[in-house]
Amino acid sequence: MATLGDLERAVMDLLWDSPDAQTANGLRDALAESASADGKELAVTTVLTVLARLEKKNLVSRERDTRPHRYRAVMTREEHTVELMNDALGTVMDREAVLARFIGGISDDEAAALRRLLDGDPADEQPA
Amino acid sequence: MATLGDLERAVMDLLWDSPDAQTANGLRDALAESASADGKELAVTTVLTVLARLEKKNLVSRERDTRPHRYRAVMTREEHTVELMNDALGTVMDREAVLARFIGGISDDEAAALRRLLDGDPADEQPA
DNA sequence: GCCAAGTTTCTACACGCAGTAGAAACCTGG
DNA sequence: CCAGGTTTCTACTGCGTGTAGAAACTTGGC
Repeated sequence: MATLGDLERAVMDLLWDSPDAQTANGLRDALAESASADGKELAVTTVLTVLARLEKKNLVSRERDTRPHRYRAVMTREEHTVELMNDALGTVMDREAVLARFIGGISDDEAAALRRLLDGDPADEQPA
Repeated sequence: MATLGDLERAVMDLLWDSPDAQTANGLRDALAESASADGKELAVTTVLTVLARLEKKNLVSRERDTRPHRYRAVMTREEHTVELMNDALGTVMDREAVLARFIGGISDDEAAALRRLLDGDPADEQPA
């Protein structure tokens, strides 16, 4: 229930980077200008298809009452990433063993940030 | 470069749970007895095919000099899980924001373990 | 009220990956 | 040197994704 295709991923990246909801046409234009797509314009139906699939995967929601429907990401990129990490963790019984290795591979800065976060620094508190 | 199919996953689980290398026939028998497979015996060629695919994905290695080739997991389950977590993290620029949300979702016990690990408790040290 | 133009849905095809396995090629002990 | 186990080759099915045309649907303007 995780992996995204290249186009699905590109669309999610656009939605994650934009604060407000987007139309299929707007996304198609943005995709055309985005890197690694040298001006290649996709058909808008293509974008609509992947949006429908992303909606089915509960990654995007759409406003059906406005005439060009508008799409937005259901979660933030960070929330989604955390979900992927927890999916990976969910497959293993000894979670702490994994965490041990995981923190062994992060940078000193990140380790410091983690310490702050674990000690409940209110400056890092995230809204639910 | 990540997702495993159901059978691939089942084979990896067997290899991860076994300290020594396994043959295709041994794995086929183990798969037949494993839960969720009510006695259904797979053809050994099927097992060999997925082993070849897992080898190509660098998840298993095989000893080619023994006559029934023997297969073993390249990484531990924990190492593999960490790799998946890092793959997820690799797609995002604000890693710390993800970590912040991530630690917000773990249990108190795990948070305590993390604190110990971050403080370099030698009892938790893992070999490279 | 009706239609053209934009919008959305349906349907479809190609392609790559995973499950599955038969046929063929390949060893090696007896 | 060959039968039996082992491995490789080849292949098919089904599913997810990229891609888009055809058809159905809406609605602002006449």
